[in-house]
Amino acid sequence: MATIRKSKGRQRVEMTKMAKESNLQVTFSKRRSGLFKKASELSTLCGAETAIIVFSPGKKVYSFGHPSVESVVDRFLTRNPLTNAGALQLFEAHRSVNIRELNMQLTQVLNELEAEKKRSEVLEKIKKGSQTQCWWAAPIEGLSFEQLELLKVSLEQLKANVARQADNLMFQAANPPNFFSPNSIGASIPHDAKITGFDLHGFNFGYGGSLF
Amino acid sequence: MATIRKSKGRQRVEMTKMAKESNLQVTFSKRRSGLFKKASELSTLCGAETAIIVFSPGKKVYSFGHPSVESVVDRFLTRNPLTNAGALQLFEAHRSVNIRELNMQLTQVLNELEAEKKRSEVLEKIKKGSQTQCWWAAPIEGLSFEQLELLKVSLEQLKANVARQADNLMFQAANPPNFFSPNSIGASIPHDAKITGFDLHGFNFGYGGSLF
DNA sequence: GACGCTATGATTAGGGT
DNA sequence: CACCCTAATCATAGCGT
Repeated sequence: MATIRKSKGRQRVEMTKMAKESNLQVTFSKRRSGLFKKASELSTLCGAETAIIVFSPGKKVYSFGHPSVESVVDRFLTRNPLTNAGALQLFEAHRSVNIRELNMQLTQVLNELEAEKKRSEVLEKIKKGSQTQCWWAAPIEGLSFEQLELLKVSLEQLKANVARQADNLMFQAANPPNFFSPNSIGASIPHDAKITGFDLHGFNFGYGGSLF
Repeated sequence: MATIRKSKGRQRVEMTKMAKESNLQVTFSKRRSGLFKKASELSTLCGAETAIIVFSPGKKVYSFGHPSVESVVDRFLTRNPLTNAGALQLFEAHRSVNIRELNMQLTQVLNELEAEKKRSEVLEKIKKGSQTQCWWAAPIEGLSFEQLELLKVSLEQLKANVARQADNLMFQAANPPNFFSPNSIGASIPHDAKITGFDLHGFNFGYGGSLF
């Protein structure tokens, strides 16, 4: 009876290369996502330009970049943003604009959500004022649910369209029309890798000094 | 006695660019450290090769790399043959990951929206009390839906607008277009990084100048 | 492998020194 | 800028589905 522990919750993990390949795979995936998310947040919160490249123990490469991996890396390698990598940069710039568009749409939806929440709060006050019956007694539940379903379907279509749009734009980018200014998020996943394991705790790198 | 609140503890923060410059600096520093630590853990736990480059709003650059930023970046660039076929592959990679990101965000928003909708629904019924089916009195749902519908239509137009060019590009894809110059970063990379840093147990932390 | 779940460890915002 | 402290929020290990 008492043996059915649903979950032991998060367990402490040794800071050494994981033994079980299965766990390693899952952990890699999860932590990579977390890392990218953190990077994304750093970029948005602080307006920083960030690029991350990760070679998985397997063979794949994953990357994150804001506004794009290439632009940040290029800037890192050489302070001259417009050299032979010009074509790629232009491509990235163009792509970024389109993705920015998508992000704007997303922001719009987010605003929608927020407005919805505010309205909910208003309704909540009304609720406290009247305090009538509960939701279980609602006869119009089916109708409202249909509404909800409709909305859901609509949004799913939206999502699909976003995907297709981005897809098309990828190809469109290959046919250089005109370009705009960049600003967004990018990522990729090409080739193979091989690595070694190392250990590092309490890193103390030399940033923060007034060297310049 | 109870007058001295030691700390309000961690507060939730809006995911938009921070307003206060002072807070932004502190947050940037803290989160950058956290990001690098996460990266080092990912490398250690999963034996992955990782590189991170971050440009602060003040244009200063910070970097992390295992085994080194340069090696990882170098591999990233060389492993991304910018040939015609390679370019297409790049497009595909970028597309899939970007769309994945967008889908993740959209899904999250969708879930929130849906939850909020249900909540509104319940509250509305309570508000109505004995009122019969009258979702016309719900400006919340209607308005939101219309706006979202508008959003969808907008994207569909965008998609259609691009579809034509997509067809053309499909044709070009079948017939090697050669939109990147052969002398580009395909074979050799302008590898002249001016940022150097520590190398600690295989992890490399780079930094650049004073903050901001 | 993607997704969901839960308990719990890890991170960090805000403030102080 | 560094570190310390506290109280929250966030991330995620381990399991199911």
